Amino acid sequence: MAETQTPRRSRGRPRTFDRERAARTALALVDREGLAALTMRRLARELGMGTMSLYRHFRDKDELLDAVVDLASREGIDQLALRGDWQARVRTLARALYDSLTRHPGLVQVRLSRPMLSPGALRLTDIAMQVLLDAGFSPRQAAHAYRALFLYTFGCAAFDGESDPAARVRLSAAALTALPADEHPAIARSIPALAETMDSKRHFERGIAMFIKGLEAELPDTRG
Amino acid sequence: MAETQTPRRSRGRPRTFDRERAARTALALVDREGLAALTMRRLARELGMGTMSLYRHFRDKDELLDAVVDLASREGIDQLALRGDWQARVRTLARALYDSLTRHPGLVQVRLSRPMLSPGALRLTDIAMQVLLDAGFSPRQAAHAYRALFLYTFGCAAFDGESDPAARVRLSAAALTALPADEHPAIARSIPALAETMDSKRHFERGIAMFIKGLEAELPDTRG
DNA sequence: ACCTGAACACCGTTCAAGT
DNA sequence: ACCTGAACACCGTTCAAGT
Repeated sequence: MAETQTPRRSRGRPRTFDRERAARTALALVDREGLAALTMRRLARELGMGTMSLYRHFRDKDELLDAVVDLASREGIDQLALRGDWQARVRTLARALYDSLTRHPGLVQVRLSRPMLSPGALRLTDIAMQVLLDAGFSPRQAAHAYRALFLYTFGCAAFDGESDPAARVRLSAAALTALPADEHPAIARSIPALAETMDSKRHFERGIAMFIKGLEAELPDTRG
Repeated sequence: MAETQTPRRSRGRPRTFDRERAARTALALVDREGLAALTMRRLARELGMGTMSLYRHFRDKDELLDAVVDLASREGIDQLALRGDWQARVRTLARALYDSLTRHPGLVQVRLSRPMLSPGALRLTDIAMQVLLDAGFSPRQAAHAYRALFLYTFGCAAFDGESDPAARVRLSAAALTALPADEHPAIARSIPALAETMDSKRHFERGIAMFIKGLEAELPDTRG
């Protein structure tokens, strides 16, 4: 929306600037029309340059995706306001990660195929590790706890998708009801409950609560 | 490997047979050369038919992927031998799901974008729900527990990828060490522990143990 | 030096022509 | 009826030609 401001430093490498702009435009495109819409040709057109000009800033499409993922990973992390006991902080962190992942549904699968080693992702890692270490967990406990939280949250976000939760619950209930009951006796007894778990955000809240309960049990001495 | 046996019933719809063979060939192709190698053209060539002949069996590529996912979801579920207390059974189930997901690494991201409503996936759901209901959990508790286990396992499998775990641990340690320590103090104190969590299978075992501990706490009366 | 159009080797799928 | 090649509208990327 704002006019493109030319970078101040005319010498050195203005690369960062163009990469940033490209990544931002790409992210907006993915949000607007889905991951499939993000092609080198389309993005170049969006940026008002020839397709091949993109290759001056990114070695290939994969490197572009890296930049987009890193941009999305940084978002909303800096504004994180952590308060309360460690349980409340973990909850806030988990929600922030979940929100960050579902804010760009088209990007979840791309993020899933990349290790969490980009600068943006590591900001969150550091904050989470700080919370857990301060709570009294050992580095090993904290690392595994964070990893578990991270992976579970990704799983939730991945299946969250772009569809309306209520519609998904309804659809699941219908599919489960249509099942031959004698071949799936345990499902038959639990159809409403199973369908409810397809509302990812609600399930996520429950899962986080259970996760924190598990963490509390692992802490040697609960606060005095 | 075996000679293609012509289906017995010559009337009705032999469709199932050809779909099954196509799905099996497609799955083998994905295992051998990755998801990107699975194209309609390539698969048709592999099956010795014209590209367009595939469209007689599958409306489009998405329907083909559905069939492949369902095939992969059924695998190894029927041979599941569950014994011991519910904790042991949950552990066995979780490992079976993890193994089934990592047996076809190229397929994880496809599976992640689909609800777990295919017949193959629902077999596992029913078995898991049976175990949890028998353990004394309510349908709602069981449903959320299974969903959490399912999503966490997916997360683990997704980040597992195709690379050697040891290499991933080494690479992560290097990346974390290269970080400016003053900007990431909590990470700096935990580098070996964090790197270790990149060995997904080992982390998974720990995560499952913690998950079961959490479940035990939720059960109203422990046995006895 | 910097930028980029044409070209290459692919896609999924439509549509009309083969048998 | 059943099958499928040609064609269309796309891809990512190489390479050589523009300035």
